Amino acid sequence: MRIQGSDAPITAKEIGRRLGLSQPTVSRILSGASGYRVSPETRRRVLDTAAQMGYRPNALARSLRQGRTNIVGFYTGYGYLDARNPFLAELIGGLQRAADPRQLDILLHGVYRGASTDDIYGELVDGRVDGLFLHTHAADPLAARLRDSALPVVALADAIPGIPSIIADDASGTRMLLDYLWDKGHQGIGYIRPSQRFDSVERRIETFRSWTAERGITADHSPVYEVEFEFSTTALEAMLSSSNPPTAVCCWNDMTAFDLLYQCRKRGIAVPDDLAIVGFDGLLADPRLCPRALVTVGVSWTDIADRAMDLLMQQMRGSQTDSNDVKEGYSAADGGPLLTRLPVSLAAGDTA
Amino acid sequence: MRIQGSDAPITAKEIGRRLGLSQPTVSRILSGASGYRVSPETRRRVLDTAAQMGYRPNALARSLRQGRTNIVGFYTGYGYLDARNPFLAELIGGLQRAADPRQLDILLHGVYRGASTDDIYGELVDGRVDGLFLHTHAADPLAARLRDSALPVVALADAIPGIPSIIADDASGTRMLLDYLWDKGHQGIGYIRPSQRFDSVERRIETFRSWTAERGITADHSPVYEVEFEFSTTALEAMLSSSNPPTAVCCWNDMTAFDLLYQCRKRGIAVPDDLAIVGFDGLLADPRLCPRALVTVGVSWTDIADRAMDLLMQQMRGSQTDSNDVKEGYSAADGGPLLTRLPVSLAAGDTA
DNA sequence: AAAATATGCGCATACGAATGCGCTAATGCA
DNA sequence: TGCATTAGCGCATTCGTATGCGCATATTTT
Repeated sequence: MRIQGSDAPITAKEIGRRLGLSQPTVSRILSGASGYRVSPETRRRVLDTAAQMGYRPNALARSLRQGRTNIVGFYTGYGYLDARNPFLAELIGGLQRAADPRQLDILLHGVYRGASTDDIYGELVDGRVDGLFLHTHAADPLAARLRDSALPVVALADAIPGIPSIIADDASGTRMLLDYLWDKGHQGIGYIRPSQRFDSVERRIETFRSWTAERGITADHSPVYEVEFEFSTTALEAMLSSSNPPTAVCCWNDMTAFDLLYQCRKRGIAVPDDLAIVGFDGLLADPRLCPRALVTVGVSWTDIADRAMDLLMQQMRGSQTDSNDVKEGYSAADGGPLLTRLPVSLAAGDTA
Repeated sequence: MRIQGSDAPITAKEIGRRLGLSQPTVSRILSGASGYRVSPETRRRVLDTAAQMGYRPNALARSLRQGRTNIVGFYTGYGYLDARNPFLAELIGGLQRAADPRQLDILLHGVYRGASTDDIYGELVDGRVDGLFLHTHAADPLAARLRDSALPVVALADAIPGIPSIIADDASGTRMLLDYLWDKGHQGIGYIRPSQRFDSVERRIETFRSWTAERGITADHSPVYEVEFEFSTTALEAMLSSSNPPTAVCCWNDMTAFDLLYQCRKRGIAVPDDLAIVGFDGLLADPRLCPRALVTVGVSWTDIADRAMDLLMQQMRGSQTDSNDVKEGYSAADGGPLLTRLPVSLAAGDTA
């Protein structure tokens, strides 16, 4: 940021010094302030000099003054996940796509391993971002902190009470999958859930129980297996050692389903002939990426990101004028829903 | 950032005002400035008040003053790519993992569609990031601009002359793949390349030609097909309409190979029996993600990101003390190489 | 008791851009 | 000639934190 023959950084002040003008005058010309009168001659000189010196306004100074950075943050409470996880890749990628036309950049906050909730909170609200996309579970203490903060926040993928949230329609999605299996003739259908109590999981399980109850399927024919996050092994072993295993299994998400597909492959269990498997999320749905015997439901990630970005920008605009009662003003005045359930659609792998 | 019963933002100045202290004193106590003497009583009052008011130092102000943001940027010149692309997902995810222990956050710069090189350049060097990871091709005019800037830059995946670059070892990787096919008995091996002149592609093609020449394979038995970026259709059609098609084909990258695998699946071409396919990059190598008949070589993305982060931090430290001649000082004094070729290893899909 | 140290803070300023207000000189109008 | 207007620009301050320097008061030394 320095030019040849001079040690001075290229600032508006420096340009002014060279031209015998004040920094404010230079700033007004370069920032294109409206309603500001300046002689064409001066304007030209400033613009020329700025171009020649390669002047770039310092974004930090500008943001500090204007209280706006044009950056939105993304934080995930699942510290072990990054963009290499297909789910997070969809989330982040969708946000990238949505951010671009809105002239926003995205700050990927670190997971700050070992940091306290307090410290993490501090990193999130320290002024670097105008708003935040939050990907965590409702029980995360951080969520409560953020809900009470003035920072505009939108929760993604898992709903957080009090924070505008965008999630997939768990109930209808689960029903679509179960109906699909039912139509294929399956009578015994298992469900694989994680040990964690995620909101979305609870809703899916609940739907699973209602659905089986409606059809008079006994608990014996609709076992629920609890696994560690995205690993299916214990569930598969339980099924194999059962005297009356289900012919189909519904995984709470695609990553678990992928793991189950892999385990089946290794053990020579044909999918879907020996065991039908359905997932949830619509990951790796691009048929070019891989052949799969997986049926899943998914939202349009582009839609999710777009809606989330809109929601966040509404809040950001709100907090521009009035930094208090943002949430109230937002949900009352604009009638913005705190919980948006996006419709899902069925997607089948090309060997399913 | 405001507290109940008061309109004042929570700043060091405000804390000082309440306690009858000056802002600098508060700042020194809260930032833990070393070698600063203050009475235990005052220190306690400041810390208590700060905690009670929920004080968070403003990162913009701090960065403006210190000339450091602890943020590194990522920019891709391939505007149509985002984290949903498996290649970019690996890149970004790897950087996330590498950034965390170094206490850095990552700014995903937008692709700024329709913006001029000049404008994009401005967004990158406006002070928001301490350093930049650049993912683009050598001919990108932006690369030249950045090379001449004072901003620490590390190029990823494609080498850029004059900028420290970290890439996979194209030559040895290509040889590994070709040797693999050779060992399988293939005599006619095709190569699919994109129409773009990427550095990495040129090196791979060059290796392909040397390798075939060494074995006396005629051009007839080692055809090169040119396709649009990551689409393989035209290549496959050319092969099918050939009177003497190769029995194996080497794709310049995995995404193209995935597309080719898909096309083969659709047309009932068995892989690898009818046609053997190898790729490059080692994408989706997690066997759980999908069954594939693909052999590929790949680098450890964790290693790439780690090395890249180290290289960038060296430059960042350099530009702290001396913002001129950073590149020279860096490569001469530290002996840091401008081009790092990371070794690759073979990875086969579980149906290959 | 005078001088030499500590101790504990405040003052002033920097970082770089943005912005309300005010000042000067030129022009317009009567 | 006299006053009002307007064009064209500078002054001062703001945003919030960091930091070199210096100034009082308190404590120890001679």
